[in-house]
Amino acid sequence: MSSSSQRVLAVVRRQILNGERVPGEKITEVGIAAEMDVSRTPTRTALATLAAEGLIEKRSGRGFTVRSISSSDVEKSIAVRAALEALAARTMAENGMPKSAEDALLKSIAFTERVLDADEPDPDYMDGYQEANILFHETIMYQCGNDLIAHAYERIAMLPLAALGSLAFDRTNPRRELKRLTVGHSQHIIIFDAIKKRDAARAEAMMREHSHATLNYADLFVKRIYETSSADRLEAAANE
Amino acid sequence: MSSSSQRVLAVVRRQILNGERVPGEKITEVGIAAEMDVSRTPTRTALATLAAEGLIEKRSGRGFTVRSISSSDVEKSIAVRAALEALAARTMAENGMPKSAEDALLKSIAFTERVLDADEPDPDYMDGYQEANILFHETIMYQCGNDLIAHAYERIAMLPLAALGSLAFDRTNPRRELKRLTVGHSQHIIIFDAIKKRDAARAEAMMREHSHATLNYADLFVKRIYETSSADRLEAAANE
DNA sequence: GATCTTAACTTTGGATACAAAATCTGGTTC
DNA sequence: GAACCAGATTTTGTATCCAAAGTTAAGATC
Repeated sequence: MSSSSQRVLAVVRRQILNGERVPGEKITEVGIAAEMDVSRTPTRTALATLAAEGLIEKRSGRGFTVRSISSSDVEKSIAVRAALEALAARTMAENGMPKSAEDALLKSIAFTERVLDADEPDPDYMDGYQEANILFHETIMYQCGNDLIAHAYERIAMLPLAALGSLAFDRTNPRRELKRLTVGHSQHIIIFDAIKKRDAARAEAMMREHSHATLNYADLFVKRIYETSSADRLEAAANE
Repeated sequence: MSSSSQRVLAVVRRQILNGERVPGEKITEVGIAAEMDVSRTPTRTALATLAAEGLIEKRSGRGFTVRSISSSDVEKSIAVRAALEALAARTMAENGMPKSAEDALLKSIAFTERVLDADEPDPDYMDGYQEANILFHETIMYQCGNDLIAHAYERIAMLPLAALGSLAFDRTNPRRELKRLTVGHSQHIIIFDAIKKRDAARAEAMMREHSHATLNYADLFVKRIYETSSADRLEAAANE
């Protein structure tokens, strides 16, 4: 879309998700506009989008405040994502798998297999694994034949861990993580197989289970967001 | 929110859903602003919202066009709604039913019962039935304990028949319709019972089935929207 | 007559100005 | 000390202006 408003949107969203803007922090059109050195017009559209995404909350007459993202919020977003992804898997199984989707899914599976077949988990491959994982989930969500599923999903997509194929690695225990990825990979294969065979019920059930697996890592993820001393920053913001 | 932009949003949305604005019709900021006698600023925000809702499509540099709503779109929206409502029912069953929700649900059930117990279906009661139906579905969606479900749902809520508790009556066959409403009512009672007893699986399955029941009426609903000679209006619009 | 170029027009994004509504702050009164 | 009132300030919504980008159409050239 536009350059300025897109830039404001991207920057402020990143700041919120990185914890640079603390939950409860006040956000106003004029404030952001001055900070980013743009006028209120693009700022307004950006803030409206952020409010629609649920990252900030409108408080009539008192600007916006950064919404706090609790571990429970993350769990909720995963529940919604799981429901929509399960529906997408079922829908694709019912409609049949398009050729382009089959190519993408096979590519994702093949790549992941290579990563996991290595004797030692190579940290360099992790990014690739993540990419392949995202490809798998996005392919099903966006090519299932019902674009409204993705449309609804996009409303919550920017919340932490709600993003398709997002993974939180526990780097303190790589061997266990490798095991976990292997299980996830096997689920991908099952899902692919079920869709290919038009087994809608199996595809749906497996995808639901697979999406829910992320749940155990909600705490880990929230910790990462707020790991830096957000309490200090909140205090500083309050004293301004 | 604001007066002007809200008015523009409401009016144009109604026009599109009523078929007064034909699919494919061109919509521009200046055009709507002049028509509604407001400036481009509130018009811009209203059109942005409509685009987010999916009722109009942005075509860069050439304004927006009214999106056509096919019978298949309606079916898709119902599938998404069913998935989200099923999740909401399950969530409420898991979390337990809040007192305010119980009151609302019982009120809806009691009212519907009165309508259906009449010997002859009274057309005047239909509005009341509709209201009670909406109350039932909205209560579960908005009080289930996961606000993100409603958040995702709102992205598709304005599509025809996707609205919670929307019903399309076939007035040519009132006796059959009465039978249908009776079945729907029995499902409400089962859903209430399942949630009350914390039977999440049953609540989810029943709600899924219940939401899908609307599917058979998708054709009927699309016909109603485009029943007037929309082809003529499209031609007229093209010739302008 | 076809194609390329250019000029006018449309459309949108952004900046600024103004007014209204709401909130905050300070002082005054009881 | 608490409550209320009024002015100052913040915040937001709308209008208008300007510029950039893209689209359309007409005319020139081959």
